[in-house]
Amino acid sequence: MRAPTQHSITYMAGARPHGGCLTCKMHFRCLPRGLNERDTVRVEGLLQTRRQLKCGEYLYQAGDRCDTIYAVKTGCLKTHVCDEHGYEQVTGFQMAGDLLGMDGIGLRAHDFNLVALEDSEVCALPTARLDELPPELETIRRYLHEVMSGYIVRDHNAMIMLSKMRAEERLAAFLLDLSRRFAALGYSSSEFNLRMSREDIGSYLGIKIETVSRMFSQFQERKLIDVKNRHVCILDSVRLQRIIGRSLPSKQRRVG
Amino acid sequence: MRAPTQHSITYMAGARPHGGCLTCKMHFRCLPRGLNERDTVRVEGLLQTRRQLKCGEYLYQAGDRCDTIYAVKTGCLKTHVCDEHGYEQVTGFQMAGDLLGMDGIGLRAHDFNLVALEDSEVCALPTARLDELPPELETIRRYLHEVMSGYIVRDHNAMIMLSKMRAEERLAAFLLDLSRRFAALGYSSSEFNLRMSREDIGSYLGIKIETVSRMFSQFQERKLIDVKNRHVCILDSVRLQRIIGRSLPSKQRRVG
DNA sequence: CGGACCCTTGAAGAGTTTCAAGAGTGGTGG
DNA sequence: CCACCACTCTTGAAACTCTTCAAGGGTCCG
Repeated sequence: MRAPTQHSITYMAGARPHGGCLTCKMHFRCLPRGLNERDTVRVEGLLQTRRQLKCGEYLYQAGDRCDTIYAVKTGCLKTHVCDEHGYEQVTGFQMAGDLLGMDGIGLRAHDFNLVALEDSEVCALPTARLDELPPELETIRRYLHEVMSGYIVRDHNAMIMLSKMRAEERLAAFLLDLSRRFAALGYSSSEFNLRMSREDIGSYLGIKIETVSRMFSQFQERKLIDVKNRHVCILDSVRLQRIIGRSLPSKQRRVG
Repeated sequence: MRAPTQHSITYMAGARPHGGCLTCKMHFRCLPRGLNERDTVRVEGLLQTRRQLKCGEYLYQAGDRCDTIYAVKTGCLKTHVCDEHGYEQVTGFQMAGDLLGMDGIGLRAHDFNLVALEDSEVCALPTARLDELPPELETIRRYLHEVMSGYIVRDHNAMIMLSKMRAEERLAAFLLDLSRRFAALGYSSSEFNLRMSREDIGSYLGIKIETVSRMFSQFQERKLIDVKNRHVCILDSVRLQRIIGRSLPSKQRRVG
C-alpha cells in the first residue's frame, strides 16, 4: 500500500525549488489566506529547498535542533513522542498542506519524532529567516501563531477522544476525520487508502491493535464501512457520525 | 479548602497596578529570563491591569474574543474544553506564574474555558499591544512562542498519560507533577492542598471520580501518601515515581 | 440542625487487554 | 514461478481494569 512518490524531482541543498509556491496546489493551506502574488514570491525566497523522504525515513527526531519549519507537499507523515518513562505514542498524522516542526520553536530542540509513512516531499523554511521578514510580511508570522494555536486546539480534541470515548467512537471519529481531511485536499471523502498501520492507528487512538482490528471488522459487519487491508470505503458516514457521543451519560454532568 | 485571597487590592480597569513586575515574586516565570530592569518596566507599561477572580468565576469562556494574554499572579485556575459532541474535559490546572489565553491567538476566539478554583489574581496583557513592541523587545514575542510550544509539549505528555497509563499511574504522575510545580514556586513539595475537586482530577486524568477516590485510598494504605480531604502529604515519592511505567510491556514495541 | 455537596466504598457489569493461534500479504531468492 | 520468511492483521477465549450503580459517611455553611 506504499504509494509511489508522485514527483521524482530532486533538488540540491540550497537550490531554489522548481515552480514555487504559486504553482503549488497546496499553497492555500501552507500560506495565509489572501497573501498577494508579490508577497508569495517573497516568502518563497525564504524557502531553503524541498526535501525528499523515503517511506520510513525520519525528517527529524526528538532532541534534534529545531531550526526549520516544514510544509508537506506530497505524501504522509506521522509524529510520535516518547516520554521519560519510555511510553511512546503517535500524536498525529500529517498530510499535504500541513505545517510541521513548530513543536520546538521555544525549546530549540524538537519534542517529537517525525517520520514518513510513504515517500513524501516537504518544503523547508529555516526559522532564522523568519526574523528577516519585513514588517509588511507580519502576516506570515501571525499566521504561524495561528497554526500553533491550531495545534493546541487539535491536541485538545485528541485529549477528549483519549479520555472520554470508547474504542468504537474513537475509530469512527478517526475515520471521519481522515475523510474530512481528504475531502479538504480535493480527494474522495468516501474512499481512500490508509497510509498508516493498525499499530499506528492503535497508538494514536489509545487502544490496542487487536481492538482496532475488531472495530474495523465490526464496522464492516454493520455495513458502515468496507475495509480491505488499508483500503477503506465509508458506506454510511451518517451512522458513523452518530456513533460518536453514544457513551455520554444522559444526565450530563458539567465539569464547570 | 478554599484558600483566601492573598491580596485584597483591587484596581480600576485601566489603572496601573501597584508595585509592578519588578516587585512581583512571579516575574521570573512570566517574563523571559534575563530581561533587564528597564525593559521589564516597559513590558509592565503594556499591562492593562490586574483582575481579581472569585472562586468559581470565569476569566473567559470558549467562544469569547481572544484579545488578552494573562499571567496568574496568585491562586489557581483550571482550563476545560467541550467538543462538538458534548464531551467535556479538564485540560489543565494553572498556578502562579503560568501564562494563559494563548489558545485563541490564531482563532481570535478562545477554544476553552478558564475558571478560578480559588480566589485568584491575574495580570492582563492585551494582545493588540504586542504589535507596539519595539524591535529590541523582540525577546518578548519570542518568549510567547516558547510558551506556546511549551503548551504543545505539555499536552503531548498529557496525551501519553491518557493513552498509555493505568489509573494508578495517572494519579501518581499527577501528584508528582503537582509536587514539582509547588516546589518550583518555592512551596513544599511534600505537603500541599489540592485546589481542585476529585471530579476535576478525574476529568483531567480521564478516569471516573470513584476510581480517583479508590486510588487515593489505595495509595494511603500503601503508605505512599497521606491524604485527608484535599490535604496531601507525599510520604514516599520514590516509590510513587516507580509506579509510573509499570504497565509497559517488557518487550517494548517501538512504534517507529 | 439540616441540607447540599463532596467524597468513599462495595458489588456487579461492561469494555478492553492479554495471550495464543492462525490467516493473509509482500518481498526475496532459489 | 513458487516456496519461504517476515510482517501485519484477524479472531477467539480468558483475565483484568475500570465503570456503573447504589448506598452511606463526612464536611461545610446557612
